[in-house]
Amino acid sequence: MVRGKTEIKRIDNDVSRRMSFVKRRAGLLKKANELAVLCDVDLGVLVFSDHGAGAGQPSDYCSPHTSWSELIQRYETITNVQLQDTYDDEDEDADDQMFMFKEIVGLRRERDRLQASLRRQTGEDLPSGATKEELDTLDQQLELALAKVRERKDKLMDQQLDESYHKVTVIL
Amino acid sequence: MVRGKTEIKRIDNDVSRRMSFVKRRAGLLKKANELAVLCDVDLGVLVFSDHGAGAGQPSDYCSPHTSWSELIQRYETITNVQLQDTYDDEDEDADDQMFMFKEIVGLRRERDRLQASLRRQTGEDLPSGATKEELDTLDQQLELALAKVRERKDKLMDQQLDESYHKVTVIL
DNA sequence: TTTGCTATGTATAACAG
DNA sequence: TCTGTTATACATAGCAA
Repeated sequence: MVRGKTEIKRIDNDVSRRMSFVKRRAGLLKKANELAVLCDVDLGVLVFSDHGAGAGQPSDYCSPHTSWSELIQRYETITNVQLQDTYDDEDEDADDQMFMFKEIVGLRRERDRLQASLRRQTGEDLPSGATKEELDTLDQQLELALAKVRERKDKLMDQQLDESYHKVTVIL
Repeated sequence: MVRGKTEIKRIDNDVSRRMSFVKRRAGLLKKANELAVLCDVDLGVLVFSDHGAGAGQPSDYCSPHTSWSELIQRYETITNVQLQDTYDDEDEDADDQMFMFKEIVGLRRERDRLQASLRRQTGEDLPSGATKEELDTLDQQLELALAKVRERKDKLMDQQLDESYHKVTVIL
């Protein structure tokens, strides 16, 4: 933050504001991940790119071992505040049913989307029209995942070696 | 962050972990506010203090001019694609409601399971108690996926080379 | 436990290509 | 618009009281 303290007010310049947005959003999501992992807590971050009824995809982070739906449910339970809008018209029953119906439709779609992602991620079902860029991205993701798995395996082996070593010293 | 780089893994010491949690949570919420104000965007942060079904009140931040319910609604609207299916407004009885309710519960569970699989598959969230066998299986799956992606890339390259070749022959 | 300090690592505003 | 660099502000781990 060069040149004096950063005053916390809307950045007027469009270019600067967008640049700041991209950088700070990345920073926020990174911090969120660090907090979740270091302190072993559940949390979620949800960021929309433009504050109108915007077009852009939101970014979000959800800590390991949980999910947005779970976070929201817990929040509701604890605060006793209803976060998800329920329809509040004259005919409550019909509106409840409408809500549930939409929920089911949405959930089925999301399930399908997730299943497709999973199939793609396991190479079972690569999109036939995939471009080189898409394949490269997937390749990188898989390499990264593989590196993480192997790092974990190495740690596990080291741990076991260490245990064996201790056993040996005890025996000796 | 005195004494060497901070490795991003669970802090084992209880006292240190709680201290870090309080400090980092404050930092995260502050950053969230700065991002919302400086860049004029909508966002929310939700943090639970302990990751069990815990007792602690959650902390949250929600950007000015919006609310959690609005954020969640927008997120669902955008993420779930369109909810264009028609809703049958006939009288539905309690059995139907029960059915729908069970369907929702089941679908949410499945979604969570799929999200977890996906995170595991991308190495984002390897189960902490994973055995060597599990890790080996995952390793093999990833290798397989990588091989398929690369095979596809090779085909794509060959195809493009082939096209170039034909162009050349036509020109000649 | 909570508060405050400080050395050091990190995030990022401004700029350049 | 995106990417990389750098100087500076900011966040925070480890202590101490």
